[in-house]
Amino acid sequence: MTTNTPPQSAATSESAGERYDASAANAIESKWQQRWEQRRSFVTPNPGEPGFEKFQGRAKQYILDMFPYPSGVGLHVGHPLGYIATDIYARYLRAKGFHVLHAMGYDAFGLPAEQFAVEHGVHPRITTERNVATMRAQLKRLGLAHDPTRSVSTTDVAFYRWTQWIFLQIYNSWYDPMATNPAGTSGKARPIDDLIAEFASGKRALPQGCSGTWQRLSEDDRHAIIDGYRLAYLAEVPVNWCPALGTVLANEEVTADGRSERGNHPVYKRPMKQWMMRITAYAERLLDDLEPLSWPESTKLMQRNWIGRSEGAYIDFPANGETIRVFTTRPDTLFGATYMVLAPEHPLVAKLTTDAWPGGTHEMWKGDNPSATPREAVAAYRRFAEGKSEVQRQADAKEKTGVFIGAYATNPATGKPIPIFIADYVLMAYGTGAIMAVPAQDERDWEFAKAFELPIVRTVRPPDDFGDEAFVGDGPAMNSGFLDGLHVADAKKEMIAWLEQNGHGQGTTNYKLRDWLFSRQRYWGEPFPIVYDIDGHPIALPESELPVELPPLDDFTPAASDDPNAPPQPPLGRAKDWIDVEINGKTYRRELNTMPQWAGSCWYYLRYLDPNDDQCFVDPNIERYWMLSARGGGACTATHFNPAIHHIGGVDLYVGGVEHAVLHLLYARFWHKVLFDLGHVSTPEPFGRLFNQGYIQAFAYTDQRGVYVPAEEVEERNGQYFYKGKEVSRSYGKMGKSLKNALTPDDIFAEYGCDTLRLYEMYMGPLEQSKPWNTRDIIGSHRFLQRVWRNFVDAETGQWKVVDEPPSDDIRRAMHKTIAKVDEDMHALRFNTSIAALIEFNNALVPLTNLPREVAEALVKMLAPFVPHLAAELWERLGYQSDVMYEPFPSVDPKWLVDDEIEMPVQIMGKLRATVMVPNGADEDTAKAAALANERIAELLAGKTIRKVIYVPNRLLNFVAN
RNA sequence: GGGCUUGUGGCGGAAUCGGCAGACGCAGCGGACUUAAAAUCCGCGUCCCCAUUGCGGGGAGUGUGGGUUCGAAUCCCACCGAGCCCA
Repeated sequence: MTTNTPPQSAATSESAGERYDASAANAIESKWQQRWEQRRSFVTPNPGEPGFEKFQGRAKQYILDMFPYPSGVGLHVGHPLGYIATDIYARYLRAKGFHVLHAMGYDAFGLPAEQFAVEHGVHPRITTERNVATMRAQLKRLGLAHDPTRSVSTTDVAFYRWTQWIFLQIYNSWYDPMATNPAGTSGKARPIDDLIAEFASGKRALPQGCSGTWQRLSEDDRHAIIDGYRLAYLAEVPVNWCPALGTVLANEEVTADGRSERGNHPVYKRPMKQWMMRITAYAERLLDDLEPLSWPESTKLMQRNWIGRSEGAYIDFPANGETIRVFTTRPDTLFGATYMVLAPEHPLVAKLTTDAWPGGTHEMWKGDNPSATPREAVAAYRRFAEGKSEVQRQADAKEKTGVFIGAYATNPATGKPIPIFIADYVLMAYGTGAIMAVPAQDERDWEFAKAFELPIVRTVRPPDDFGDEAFVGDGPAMNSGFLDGLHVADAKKEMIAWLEQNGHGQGTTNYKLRDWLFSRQRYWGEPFPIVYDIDGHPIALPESELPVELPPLDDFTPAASDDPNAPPQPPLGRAKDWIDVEINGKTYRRELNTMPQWAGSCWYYLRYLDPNDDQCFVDPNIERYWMLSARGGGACTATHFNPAIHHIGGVDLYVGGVEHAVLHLLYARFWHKVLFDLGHVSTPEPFGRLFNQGYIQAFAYTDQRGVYVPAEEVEERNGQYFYKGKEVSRSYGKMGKSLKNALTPDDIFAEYGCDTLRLYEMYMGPLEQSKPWNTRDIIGSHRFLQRVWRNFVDAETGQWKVVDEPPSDDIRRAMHKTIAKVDEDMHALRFNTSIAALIEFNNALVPLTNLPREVAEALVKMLAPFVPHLAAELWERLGYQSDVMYEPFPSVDPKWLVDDEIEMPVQIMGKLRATVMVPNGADEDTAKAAALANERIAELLAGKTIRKVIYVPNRLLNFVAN
């Protein structure tokens, strides 16, 4: 027997001797982290770069985490859950022979740094860079194998220069629904110059309402027409304007009672000129391309719901010389439309409202003050509706409010006059901002009709026992002239044909998706590469003017006001020297808004590929190398996307929280598709496979007032909880600052080391599930690593236990089964069960006095993705200079996966009665014979007739007998 | 209100295709080692009933109630609870 002498390594000879405890773990971890840095172990060469030869011919894998915001308070143990998972997976893929890209950057623009700047006068760049440095150090301490040369930050001028460049690409494009995009489907972004050329040459007709030729149009008109096509455009849109904060707010930043979430200031719906992104042009493709993506179905569903495609029709209702156009998904119910409702902001309200109530107007239609004229009643109602946020209007929809505007429209199907109301349950932003109300077939219309005593005409026959309410189901049409007897689907088709023939409307597809509001009145964001000429036309800066850098400021506060009508004054308005810019002798004024935080996260994954390129946002060859992949796997050298052979999405695995299921993913997909259409990227989708990790949750405690108290300082006594001697109540939620239940990784490092933390977080349960943190449980993961260590190093003597001897058949069989299990679970990111298999295997090695080298090496290689530091140390002690990270993962020999004998459960009438040993793969007769030879089975079957025998080879035998 | 997800020991979870429920870990209990403790190792570990000197045996059991099946944690229906999204 030969016992290998492990090489003594200087860094660990004293610290990591016989026991794997906290100080040994920390010594090993810092040794290897330093060494990885010196060796540049995580640097991932691009094709053509030095070091790439090693990866030539390997298939690529691009593993990505969602872009974190570098918070000032640092990480808690919940944050790195996903990062540990991707690190393990990326390390595993390297061992499986892939060239793997895994990097981490920072989504560093945003409100907290700006707020800090406002309050303390520190420039946001200083706070941001400090926070980024802190977070980098914390992540490095976890041993994450990110390529450090690819770490970008959205706030780097060299980064946002290209964010601005992409904005220009979008601004200078329009969507041609008839053109074919590079994936071969219809609809494509094209350069705006193409459109101008088509108008100029007469190839394309000018939009409706324009007379004459392009050449005869005024400069203003040409601008207006072209801007109406651009994918980024300025529009007057109703926004959540908060004068006290001096900024517009996103819907989710407004509380249910119409105040700002931060500061509780009043928020007003106000039309303001804002930059918009025409994401609606891509609605159809964003919907269709979801199908082939390997994403959780629930996430796809959320995106589908958000896009909200509905088939229906536009119907035109004549009213006093005007035409009210409505969108409806139920054109078949037109005969039942007994009144109309416009959104209070609808542009026709002012024109149609009459001066006096028509004779016989119902008193309750006139609003709160019966002596008011229709105009006064309408004005009063509009004020009432303006005071509510969109969220609130929808939440209040149970209680139907509204007012008659004194005018009637004509139902084109019945020819009858129907009254026109305004009501806040109709939203300007959905459809056309007007509806035809069919109370018999719509619940909200039913309630409104009941409240205002409006007529209800059933046009779909409900079942006989149906009650007194709206019927939204299918049934034969009634009271509907030419539709009578048809069921809903057919009636819709019939009605659309009738509308189109008679010029009353047309079939159409509507989307709930709105264009994307892209302006923010803030300082700490990307400036727009836009200036305004003397006439106020927006002009895109040429690429040579990029980057447009943020000017220095002393005061970062947006101009606040108590007056809801005060014009917005973004902080950039204070940069007097910066605002005006002279180009070719003409003076222009800069755009003062900045881009939203979404902008950088829409394309950061492309910059990781080629982070230092100053000629290009990403080099096309590099982009293709990392993003394009063949469906069956394997290296891919194609130069163009081909839907028949390539994956639709570029990133091979994208891991992040479900909170980004809609907006971030939708915005990023949209930008990616524009870049794809314009030929800048090679795949139609950015993220081929998506995985939503769950949250780490933790107990939180509130005192009598309901205020959260620091969870760390709460003591438990007899099932009750106390904070500073007073009883507190326990609740449960996502770990974080607001619940005061966060726990920093540093504490865990000190007590156990980061390998233990990594292992514990992965062992807690399935990655996609939220699960509770339990500090008490970590010890189990630590003990496992200690047992591993003791299997290599004798705890008593410090003797190295690895020997050059083959393992027993049983151990070898256990080893191959473990490899197979770990390998299989890795692909699906089921790390909890891989770890359980490793623990079991390691436990099986405990009784051995010596560890056969074959087993030792396989175990280290399997552990390496999970606990890279410990594995690296053991690998070195096994006598290797190489990096275990790049060693091939152990392979399974199928011959060791099969047992000679199987313990076969025997059931009688489906109840387990005994187990018998049978040869592997035994046929039914053999198994039956073995079972009948069992004393107990024979006894139980005595006197019964065996009616049937169910035999599943190697699984079970069941006698149906009575 | 609608949609999606989910419910398994004291706790986290496993059972991946309808085939031995509770792998693995935590906590707990018992034992070995020790002067003692820690650490370690070995064993026990859902509930009820029968038997008990010891070995053992039976029944129920995966939120609740039903169904399909030789067989259900797994599939179907209804209900209850939790979480998320939309309203």
